Amino acid sequence: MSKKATLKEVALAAGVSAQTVSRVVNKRPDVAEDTRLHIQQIIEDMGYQPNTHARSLITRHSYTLGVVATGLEFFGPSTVLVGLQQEAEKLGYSLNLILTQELEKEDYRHILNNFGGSQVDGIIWAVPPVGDSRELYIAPLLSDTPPIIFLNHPQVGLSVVAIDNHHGAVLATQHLIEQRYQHIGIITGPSSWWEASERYRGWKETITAAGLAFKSSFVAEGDWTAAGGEKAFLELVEQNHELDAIFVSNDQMALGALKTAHRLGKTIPDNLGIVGFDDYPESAFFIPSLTTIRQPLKEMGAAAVREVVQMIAVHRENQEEYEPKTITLQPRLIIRESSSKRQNPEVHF
Amino acid sequence: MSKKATLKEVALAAGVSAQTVSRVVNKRPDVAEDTRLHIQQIIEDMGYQPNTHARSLITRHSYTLGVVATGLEFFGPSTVLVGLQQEAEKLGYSLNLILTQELEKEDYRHILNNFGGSQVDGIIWAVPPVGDSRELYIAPLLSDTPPIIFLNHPQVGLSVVAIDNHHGAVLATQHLIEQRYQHIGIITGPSSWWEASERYRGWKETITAAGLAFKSSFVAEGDWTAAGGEKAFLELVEQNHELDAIFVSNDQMALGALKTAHRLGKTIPDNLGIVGFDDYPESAFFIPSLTTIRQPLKEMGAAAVREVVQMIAVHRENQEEYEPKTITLQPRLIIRESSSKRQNPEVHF
DNA sequence: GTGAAAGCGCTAACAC
DNA sequence: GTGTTAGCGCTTTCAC
Repeated sequence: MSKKATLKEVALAAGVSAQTVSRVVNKRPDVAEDTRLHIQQIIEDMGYQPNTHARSLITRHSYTLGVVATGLEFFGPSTVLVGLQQEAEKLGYSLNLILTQELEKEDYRHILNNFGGSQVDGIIWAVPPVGDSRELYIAPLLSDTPPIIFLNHPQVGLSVVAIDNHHGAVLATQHLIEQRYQHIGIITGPSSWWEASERYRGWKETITAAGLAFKSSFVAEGDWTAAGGEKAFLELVEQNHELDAIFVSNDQMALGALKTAHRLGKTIPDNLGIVGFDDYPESAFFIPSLTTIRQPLKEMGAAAVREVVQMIAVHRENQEEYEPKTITLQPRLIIRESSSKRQNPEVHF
Repeated sequence: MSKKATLKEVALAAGVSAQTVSRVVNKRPDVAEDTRLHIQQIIEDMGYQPNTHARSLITRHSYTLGVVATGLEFFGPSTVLVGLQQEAEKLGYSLNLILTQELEKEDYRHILNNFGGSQVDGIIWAVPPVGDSRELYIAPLLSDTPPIIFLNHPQVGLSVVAIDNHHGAVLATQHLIEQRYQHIGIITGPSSWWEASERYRGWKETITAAGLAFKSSFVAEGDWTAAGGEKAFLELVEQNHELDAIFVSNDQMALGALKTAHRLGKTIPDNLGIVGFDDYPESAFFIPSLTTIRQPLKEMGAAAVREVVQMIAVHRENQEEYEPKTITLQPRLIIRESSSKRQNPEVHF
C-alpha cells in the first residue's frame, strides 16, 4: 500500500506482460475485451497510477505548460491565470507556474533555462512588457525553446494573444464625448508599460479626432494603484480648472480619483465624468458606481492555451515552424453612474 | 541545436564518462578541478540542461509541489498563491497548479489521483472547507498520498496552517465596542464556510462577553460578494432600527454595505460603524475608508510551503509519519475612518 | 492479440 | 578521481 504500484507489478498480478497493461492504460484497441476488463480490475484494485515522468521520458511530451506571470495579487493577472488553468485542464495539460518580481534580463534567462530542464511542452508568457525589456530577452528565447505565446505583449514574428487596449481607450473616450463632456483628461499607467501607452494613444487620437483640446497638462501618470490615482488626480484638477472628465487607465486608480473628488467636493458625474478600465468586481459598488472597460481576461487565457497547444501539435508533426499568429480580443464599455450627467438628457444634436 | 543535448553527449564531447558529467552537474566534491572546469565549459557551450524527469525517475523526488486552489479571481486566494510560489521558488520547488470550481467529492478524488501520477513531492490544499465536504474527501486522502498540508482548514490529525479567524472577529468587535457602539450586528459569510462560522463565533462571544444585546435579527448572511453585502445590509437595517454598528465578514460585502448606507443617507461612521475583514488593497480608498482585519496571507502561503517541505524531508528519511502540526497566524486590526465616531472622543469610563 | 527486447536520460553502487 | 554496470517506469518496435 505504501509503495506505489508499477506497470510491471500490475502485469505480474494480472498474469500478462507489461506491454498489454500499457495498452490497456493507453486505451489501445488491440486488446481482447476479456483481457482488458481483467486488467482494468487489477489496476483499480491496486490503485495503479502511471508515472508521468517515465512516460514523458520516452514520448517526449509532458502535457505541462510553463506559465510565467506576475502581479497575481491583482485582479487582472489572476483572472487571466484562471482562464489559463481552466482551458489547460480541459485540454489535458497541467500548469507549471513561475512568478517574477522584477522584470529584468537575468531573471528571464534563468526562467527559460528552468523550463528547458523541466520539459514543458509550451510556454505562456504572461508578464507585461515594460520599457525595452522585450528587446533584452527576445534573443535568447528564439532558439531552442518550446512553442511560446505572449499575452498582451507585442512581439515581432511571434505568437501573441492581446486585448485591444487602444480600442478600449477609444470606447471610453468616445463615451465621455457622447455624454457631452468637453475637456477630457487622462490618468495613464506608467509610461514604460505597453498597455499604458496603448490606452494613452486611444485617448489622444479620440479627443483629437473629435476636435477637443489636447494639452500636455491634461495628462497625469499614475502607477496603477489607488494611491497613485489620487496623486495624479490632484495634479490634474489643480492644473486644469476647466477639466470636466477624466479617462483613468485602470479601476484602482479611478477609485483613488473618486475618493479625492469626493473629498474636494467635486460631484461625479455632474462636475466631472470618470471612466475606468478593467471592470473590477467591486467597481459596480464604488460611490458612484464606475463606468469602465471590461476586458475578456479569462477568454484571453483560454485562447492562449488553445493556441499554444495548437503550436505544440504542429511543432511535433512537421518540424517546421508554426506560423506566428496574433489574436486580438475586444474589450467592451460598461456604463454606470460615474459618467452619466444627470441634467443632460441623452439628446445628441 | 534544435535537439536538446543529453548528459551522454556532453560526456562524449568532453571525453569523459557520463558519471563524471553527472557529478559536475550535481556539484559533487569528488571531481578534479581541471575536469570540472572543462566540463562546465562544454555544458555552457552546448546549452545542456539536465532532464528533470529522468532525474526524478531515479531519485524519487520531483521538486514539485501540487497546489489545489480555488477562487483565484479574488484577492485572498491569489495573494496566498503568491506567497506559496515565492517560498517554493526559494526552496527550489516548482508548483503544479490545479483549480477547482465545484467543491464536491468526485472532483477531489480525481485531483488526488492526478497528483499521484505526476509525482508531486507534496500537496498544498488551499481549497476552503465548505459544509461537510471535508468528511467526504478526508478518507481517500489518508492513504498513499505524499505529505499534504491544509490551509485555513481544520483537519483532525493532519497538518494545517490557518489564520485565526475567530481572533480576527474578536479584534473587530472589540474595536467597535471600544468606539462605544452599542448595538452591533454582523453580516456573515455563507454559513457552510468554516471561516464564516469562525468569524461569527468571534463576534458573538465578544458582544455577549461585553454584555451587549444579542438578537438573531442582528445576524444576516451574505455570500462574500458586494451585491450580497448590499442585500444583507438592507435586511439588517430594516429589521433593527437601533443598530449602530456592523461587523462585516469581508471587505467586499462591506463595500456593498457602504454603498447602501450612502444611498439610504446613513452616515458612516457617525450613524453606523463598519468594520470589514481581509484588508483589500482598495479598502483604504473606499468612502469612507474601511476599518478592517488584515490577514497575513503571503505569510500563510510561505509557512505552508516551509512546513510541507519539512514534511517531505522527514517522510524521506524515516519512513514514519510526520507529527501533524497546526500553525496559527494572527490577523491584525487596521483602523480607518469607517469605525471612528467623530463626536466621540476616545474616553472610556 | 500478446510478448520480448531495447532504450528514453539520468543517477546509485560499486569497481578501479 | 573516474569509469562501468545496472536500472528507475514506461513505451516503441518488432516478433510471434
